[in-house]
Amino acid sequence: MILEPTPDQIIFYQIIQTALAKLYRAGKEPNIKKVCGLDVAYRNETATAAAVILQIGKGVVEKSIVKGRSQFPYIPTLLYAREAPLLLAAYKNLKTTPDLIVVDGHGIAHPRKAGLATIIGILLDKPTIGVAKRLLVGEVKESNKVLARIFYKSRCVGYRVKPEGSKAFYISPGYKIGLNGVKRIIQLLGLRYPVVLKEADRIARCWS
DNA sequence: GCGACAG
DNA sequence: ATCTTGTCGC
Ligand SMILES: [Mg+2]
Repeated sequence: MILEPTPDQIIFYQIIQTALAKLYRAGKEPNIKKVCGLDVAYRNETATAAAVILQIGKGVVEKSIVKGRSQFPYIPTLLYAREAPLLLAAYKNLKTTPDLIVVDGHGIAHPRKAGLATIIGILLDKPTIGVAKRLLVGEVKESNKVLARIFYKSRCVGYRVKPEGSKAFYISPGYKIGLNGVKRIIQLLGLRYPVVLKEADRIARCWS
């Protein structure tokens, strides 16, 4: 059984998160040749994490799967406490070093500016972006556009991409990537939901 | 206090 | 996230 964290534990995780948020840096635009996708699937008490490496113009070149037990429940804003440990384990099993890590979840588009993607990036000291299917906080401005900005507390924290005829998704900087970097990566993806995340999702679910 | 709320 | 069959539409 996964026991609910006590109020004290919740506060503890929030403090860690706020402290890590101060370490965020935009960094400089990386040359992206290899990208890593990170996702987790669940089946009862068992969690399955997948780390997939995609080489641009070549396809999947490596994958890592790690299984474990859910140690923490899903609590909005504290997703990192639930998923970061297993995702980090899966990533560290890889022999390939990617130029960018794409995480299923938000980056700085978070109440404490440190979503799962940001924390993964800081702990690995690697460039990351967060890609989510729904918004956690903030509002989309100029939602008529395919590429629209997300604002939270009067600050732009990322973009909503809405391809013609497809479902929208949300991208925010994780770590060592700024808003301009994210914008450039979105173009590099052809304004499409990242293939590397679809792969990570498919593989995690397949092994769960 | 009420409602919202990534995966 | 997951539980789940058929069904609507391009
Ligand atoms: Mg996922």
